[in-house]
Amino acid sequence: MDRFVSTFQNKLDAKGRVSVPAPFRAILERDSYRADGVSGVYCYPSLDAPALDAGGERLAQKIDGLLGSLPDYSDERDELSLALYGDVQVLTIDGDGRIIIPGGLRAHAGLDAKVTFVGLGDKFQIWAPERFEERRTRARAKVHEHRRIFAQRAGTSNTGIGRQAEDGGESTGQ
Amino acid sequence: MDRFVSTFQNKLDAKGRVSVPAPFRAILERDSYRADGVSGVYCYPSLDAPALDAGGERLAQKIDGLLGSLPDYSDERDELSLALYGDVQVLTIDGDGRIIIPGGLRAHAGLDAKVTFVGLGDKFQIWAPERFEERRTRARAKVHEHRRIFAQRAGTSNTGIGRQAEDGGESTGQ
DNA sequence: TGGAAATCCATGGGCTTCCATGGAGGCTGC
DNA sequence: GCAGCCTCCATGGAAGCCCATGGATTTCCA
Repeated sequence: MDRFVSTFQNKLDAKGRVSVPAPFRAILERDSYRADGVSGVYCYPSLDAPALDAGGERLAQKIDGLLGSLPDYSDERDELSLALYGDVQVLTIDGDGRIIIPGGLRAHAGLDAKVTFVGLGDKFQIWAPERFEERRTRARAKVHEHRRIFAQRAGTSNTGIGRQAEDGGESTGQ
Repeated sequence: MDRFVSTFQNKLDAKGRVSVPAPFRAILERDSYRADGVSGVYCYPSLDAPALDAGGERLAQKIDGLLGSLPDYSDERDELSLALYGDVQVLTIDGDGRIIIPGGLRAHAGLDAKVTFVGLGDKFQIWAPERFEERRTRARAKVHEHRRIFAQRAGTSNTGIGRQAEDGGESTGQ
């Protein structure tokens, strides 16, 4: 299973375009239900962060799954779909691998000249670089805290999870 | 599977015409049983909201299925079919991608100069913008409320919905 | 092993197409 | 003959498409 990993920083140009990092693009192409090669990105405001959540078909199916647990045409389902699907935008990736981030989404994430793409496995997020750094710092502290728990559960095995990853690998950025 | 997603706001002109958002139109065209390219929109008053429900063939079939599941000649079925079929209109999309919303439906939704189209996956709704904003706010609150439940149903998966996204974790990089 | 060539990728800019919107007729039925 | 409806046309702005560039990395060959 393909995973979105690593972080990248790209520029948002005057027209609101950004290059989707090539590795992410490759995953999205494979994860599109369309045969025509034109792949789309499902993108919506994160519920609890000043960032955007994004992903391919797999992500959309997860939303379907959540709503699918509610009866068809119930009031409740309509209401939740309205919030979940209503805020989603399908961004098309152009021939050069770029997407246009619409104003509303840009505002939610506070995006300016540069944006940070962060892989989260099933999906990825789009952040304003400063805000991301701040959040990342916090997340690392949390990871540190959880290490002990992981270590206990994992017994002697060493997955490298629960440690500060030294690799740094990938992540080029630029 | 095609989904109606995202929201759009278009103008209702003096003749009662509105452009159906292009992405919705594309789905409807694919979802039409007619070969002639002229696609229709099934449209009826929402049962629980001052809005209109709309969709293509797939939606019509779902309604049939829903009614079919109720016992023949039951009060419930009679009432429901009356409520649903009674007010259904098949709106034709003209050459420029517009529909005309008949007076009755317009009244139900309180439509004026502008209308909001919101995708709900299987179908979409048509709202008066002010009412829509109000409902959307409520719906978002409800999503937050439901996150814990979603998290359970969705298992370990991470859509960002249903968890406190403290993630950002891993993803190494620099 | 070093250097040259080829490739990939992010970025910028110009141009064309699409889309929402407004308005002008023409057909039809009352 | 008039009102409502449908078709056709015009337009401005936004979105999408194509091409060019330059830097960085990888490949390949001597």
